[in-house]
Amino acid sequence: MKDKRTTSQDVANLAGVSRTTVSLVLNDVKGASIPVETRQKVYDAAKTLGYVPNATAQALATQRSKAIGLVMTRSPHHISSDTFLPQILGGLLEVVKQHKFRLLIETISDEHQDQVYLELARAKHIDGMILLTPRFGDKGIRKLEEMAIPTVLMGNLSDTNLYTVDVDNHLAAEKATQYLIELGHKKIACIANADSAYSAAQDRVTGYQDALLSNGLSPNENLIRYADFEPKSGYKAMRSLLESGEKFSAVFVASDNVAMGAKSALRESNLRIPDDVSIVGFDDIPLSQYSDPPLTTVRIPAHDLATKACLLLLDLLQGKIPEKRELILDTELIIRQSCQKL
Amino acid sequence: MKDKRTTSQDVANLAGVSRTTVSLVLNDVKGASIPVETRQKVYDAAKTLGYVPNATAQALATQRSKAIGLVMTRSPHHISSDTFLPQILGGLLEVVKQHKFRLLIETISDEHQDQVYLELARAKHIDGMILLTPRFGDKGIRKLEEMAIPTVLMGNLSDTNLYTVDVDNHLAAEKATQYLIELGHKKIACIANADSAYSAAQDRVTGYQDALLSNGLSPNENLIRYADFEPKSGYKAMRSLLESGEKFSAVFVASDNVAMGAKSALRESNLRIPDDVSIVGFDDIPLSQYSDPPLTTVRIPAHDLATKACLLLLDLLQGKIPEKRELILDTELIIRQSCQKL
DNA sequence: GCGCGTTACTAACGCGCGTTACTTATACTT
DNA sequence: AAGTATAAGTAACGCGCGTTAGTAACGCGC
Repeated sequence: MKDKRTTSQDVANLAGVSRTTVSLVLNDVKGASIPVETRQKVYDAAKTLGYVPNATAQALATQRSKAIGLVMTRSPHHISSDTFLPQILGGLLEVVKQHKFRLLIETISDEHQDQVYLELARAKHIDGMILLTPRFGDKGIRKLEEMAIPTVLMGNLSDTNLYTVDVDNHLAAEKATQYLIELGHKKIACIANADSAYSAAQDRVTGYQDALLSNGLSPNENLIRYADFEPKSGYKAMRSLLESGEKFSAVFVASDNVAMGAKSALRESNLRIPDDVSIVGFDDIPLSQYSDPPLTTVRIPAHDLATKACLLLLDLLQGKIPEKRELILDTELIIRQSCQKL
Repeated sequence: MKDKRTTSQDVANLAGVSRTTVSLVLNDVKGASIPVETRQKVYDAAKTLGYVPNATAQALATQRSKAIGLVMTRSPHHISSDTFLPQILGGLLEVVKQHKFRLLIETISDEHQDQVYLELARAKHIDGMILLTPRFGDKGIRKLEEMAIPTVLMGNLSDTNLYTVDVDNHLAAEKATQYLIELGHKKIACIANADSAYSAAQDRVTGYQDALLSNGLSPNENLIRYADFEPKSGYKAMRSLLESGEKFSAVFVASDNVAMGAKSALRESNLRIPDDVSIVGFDDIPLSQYSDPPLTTVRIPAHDLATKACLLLLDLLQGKIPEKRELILDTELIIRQSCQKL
């Protein structure tokens, strides 16, 4: 079995029909009237030859590649420590596979943003894309809107008319903070998951602030820090908080991954969780419930988010127009053991 | 700017040359003699039109898609909790991007294995593939060898002649266990990262056993459990160990992710780490150093593994034949605070 | 017998590009 | 002056497939 690629022509020859017939049969084209016997001949021939249609040629002919791209505006380095990504990937793969699509992963570095989005779109090796963690500044996104390429955003962006699947970050952060307030905490710090160019990060911080305000507590700018997705940055942020001298009895960390680093810094200072400091996380990554103490956190339905985004994109590709531009999934505060009444 | 896809013909028209010339210029074909002025005209035309070559057409013409596939023999569900994957992905993306390749993610369910490998190969939307965590039983791999499709294995498989990038799992497990023994532990349990159909899992268990043997300790079958990548399974395995009544003062867990679950079970039983039970993990996932206590573990150079595998594959695609079939990277025992002298 | 619809099929074009083989114009030898 | 080499460029084919337009055969009614 050498790499003599068997083409549809080979199948046609063996079956004693034309290539057209082979195509019609194998693709089960509707309007075609082909008797069962002929169909069977084609099926048999295809089977004995082990025929697999060449995806590239198909893509060229049909003008659709049956592939979607997961596009991340993050450096490969940041991807390495993203504990949230596998869940997204798992969800996407599930749907993609079911629909016999393929999944491409792309990262976009800051530099050539607008350029790259366009190339992705034009080169057309993907039919549509899912954009992860977009940022406010992204110029390329504007151009994406102008182009006709179907795109679904995972993560919100206020000034866009692209389709969006997300959670209500503001509300979720508010609920988490509210929970701490109800436990009696008044001095509550906040560590954002990323700098405020990321829309989700900013929403979570304002949610935290609004919860304070609506409870008659005044937000203290000195109790806010910004991390960058990684545990290490959480560690640093917490160190900074501790060294600042500002007092706090609880902290809202807008990412479990970051929270792990923060917890580590607390332990290093011999502060006990939740006895000395209560902590609420965000994301509910798989390890959160197994950390010590099990982390109280806001669960993001990562899997659902991914599958919904994917299904939405697939709909768009089929020309279906969803009634709503935004799909907001519910979050849930998972109460474990990292918080305590004051 | 409607979706009038600009083709190389458009560029040719605007530049006042033939399509051939455009192709020759843009691809910088060597043997072609084209004066600078003409070249410039082509560049200019391409720029003003915002020309991006159609990747599909290119692929069809050149018979190479400039894409490689990361193929995993795991269910989407298992992928969701794979804390190791992002590191791999980060490494792959780095190289792939540098070489202007694309990365496709594919999963293969148990059922149709042999079939799917072939389809991947034949359909030719990828030029080559990287196979993650292969298993002994995989029939499809045999067929892959027969086909000419370039493949690199991440993770060993004894009876194959495919190219391989891996760590010495046996040796690494041996070192980890040896460390526990040197601390004075004699009753050492083991939780494998996965069932023994996974080659790496089996290697680690035998490494553990051999370390015991070479130190005059006799392995106790009752102290071995098998997990399935996930923290939950680690939790269960540890519970099972604890409930078995067998005594042990240390445990070698062949996956940090699984170890997190195991630690959780220990805490639940009010056993302290490392005071009551010492624990050594495997992988050194990003969160390990931030867990409580920071986990002593075997570092796998995930990033290097990924980049090396990718570079190797790219070499193969260019027809280069590496001198060695196996590339074994070094592991390192990272000593943190989860172990204690007995 | 003629017209008409249906069934069963195929030739041929186009998708957008890379590439080979061929043409023409120019320069350089002998 | 004739012959040859090189420069500059192009027409045309092929990659493997989907698909349209068209053909041939075959009934069926009147």
